[in-house]
Amino acid sequence: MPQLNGGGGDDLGANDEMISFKDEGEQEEKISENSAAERDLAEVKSSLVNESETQQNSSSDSEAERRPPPRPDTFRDKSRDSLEEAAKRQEGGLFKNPAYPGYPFIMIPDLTSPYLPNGSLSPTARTCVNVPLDLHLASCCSPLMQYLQMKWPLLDVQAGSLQSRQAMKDARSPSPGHIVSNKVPVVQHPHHVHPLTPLITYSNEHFTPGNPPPHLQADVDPKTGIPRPPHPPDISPYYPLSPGTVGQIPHPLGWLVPQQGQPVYPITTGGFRHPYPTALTVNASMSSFLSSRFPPHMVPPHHSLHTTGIPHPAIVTPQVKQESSQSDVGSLHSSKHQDSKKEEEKKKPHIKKPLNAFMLYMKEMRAKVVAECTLKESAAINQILGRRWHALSREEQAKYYELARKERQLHMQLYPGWSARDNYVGGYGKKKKRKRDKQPGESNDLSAPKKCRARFGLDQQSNWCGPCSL
DNA sequence: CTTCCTTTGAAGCCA
DNA sequence: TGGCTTCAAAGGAAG
Repeated sequence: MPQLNGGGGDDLGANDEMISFKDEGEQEEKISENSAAERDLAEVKSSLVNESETQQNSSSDSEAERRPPPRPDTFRDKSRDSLEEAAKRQEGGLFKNPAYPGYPFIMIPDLTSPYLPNGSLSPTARTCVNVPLDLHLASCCSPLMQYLQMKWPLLDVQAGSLQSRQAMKDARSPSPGHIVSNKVPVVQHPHHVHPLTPLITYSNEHFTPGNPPPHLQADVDPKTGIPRPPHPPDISPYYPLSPGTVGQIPHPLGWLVPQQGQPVYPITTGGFRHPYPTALTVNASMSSFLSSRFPPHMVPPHHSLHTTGIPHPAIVTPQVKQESSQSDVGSLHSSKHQDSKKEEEKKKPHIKKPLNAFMLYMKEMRAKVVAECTLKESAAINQILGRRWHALSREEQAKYYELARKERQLHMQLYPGWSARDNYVGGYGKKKKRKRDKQPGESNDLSAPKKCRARFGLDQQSNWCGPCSL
C-alpha cells in the first residue's frame, strides 16, 4: 500500500529500517515517557557521560551498550515536546497524524490525489502551489508539494508564479525546463546545503510558520561573533547567513534551485554542463515511475538531463578545487599524469552517498544542538545527537527513515548506475585506514566521553557536561 | 594540509 | 547470513 504502484519494487524501503525499530524494545517503553518529558537537555548530556561511566564499570560491551537500554524519554526535551505539539496542531505536514505508525511500510503519500481526475490540480494543491515556497514549504504545503519539490526542486514555486503555474498547466510543455529558474548555478559550498536539503525542512520546527526557533532568533555567527539578524520567516534557520548574503541564501529547496553568488553546485568549465552524468539518463523504468506519479508535464524528458544545467549537489566535482588551484601559478606546469588524473576525475565526478535517516536528522538538528550548547566540535555534537536519535519516538524516527528512503530513491533515479562502492577510496577493504581499532570485546570507544570531557575541560568527576548543559 | 573523532544507517564484500 | 568495512555530515583538534 505504501507505494502507488503496489510497492512492486520499492526495495528502497530498507529492511534495516525495520530492524532498527525491531530491536528497539526500548521504543515501546517510550510510550510511557511523557512523564519524563520535563527532563531537559542537561540530562541528555548527563546520561551521555554516564554512559561512559557505566561502560567503564561494566564489562559488557555489546550493542546493548552502544544502544542503551530503553530510556523512557529521558532525553526528550521540552523544546521538542513543544515542537511536537506544534506539529500536531498543524496537521498540514507530510507526517500528519498518524505519523506512519506502521513504518517502514508506509510510503509516499498518494501523489496523485491532489490532482483532479482530469489531471488538473485540485484546489488544495493549487493553494499550495501558490504559496511562496520559501515561506516554510513544509509547513504550508501538502505532501504532494513537498514531494514534488523534492523531486523537482527546480519548480519555481515561489515565483509563483504565474509563470510557473501557467507552465504547469501546460501539459504540452516538453520539459520541466520551462518552469525552472534561470538563475545561474554555482559551486556548492562543501558544508552548506545538502543537495536534498529540502527534505530537512520537514522538521517540526519548520512546521510552525513564522516562528523560527527561539534559540536561533538572536543567533550569533559562530565565526564572526556578530549577532545575526533573525532569520526571515521565509528562510530556513539552518542556512546561516551573514549580513550581506541575503541574496545568496540557499534556497530551501537546496540542491537544484540555483543561487546567485552562492556556490551551490559545481559548474564545469563551460559554466553549464550536463547537470548529471550521462549515466543519469532517465531510463524507461524511471520514466514510467515518474509518469505514474506525476502529471505528464512534470515528467522530465527522456533525454534525461535537466535543462537547467544544474548538477545534483550530491555530485562533488573535484574540479571545484582544481579550478581554483589551477588558476594558480603552477597550474600550467602540471604533469601529464596529473592531467590525465584530472581528466578521469572530470569524467567521473564524485557522487556522494545519499544521506541516511540519522544523517538527515543530524543535519537538521545539529544547528539546534550547537545553539543550545557551546560545543561546536562535531564529535561531541554527534554523540548528543546519537542519544537524541534514540530518544526519538518511533514516529519521529519514521519521518527521517521516510526521508532517507526518498533520498535514496531520488538518488537512485538520478544516478542509476551509481554504487556506494564507487566512493570507496582505493576499493573495498583497502585504503582509508580507519582507526576502528576497537577490539572485538571492546565497547564503543569508552574513552570517547572522556576525551570529550578532557577536550572541553569538563569535570572529570561529573557526568554533566557543563558547557553544554546537556 | 590531511586525518581523526563521533554518531547511525546503507551498502558492499568476504567467509 | 553474519560480520566487517567504508562512507555519508560536521567542524574542531591533532599530527
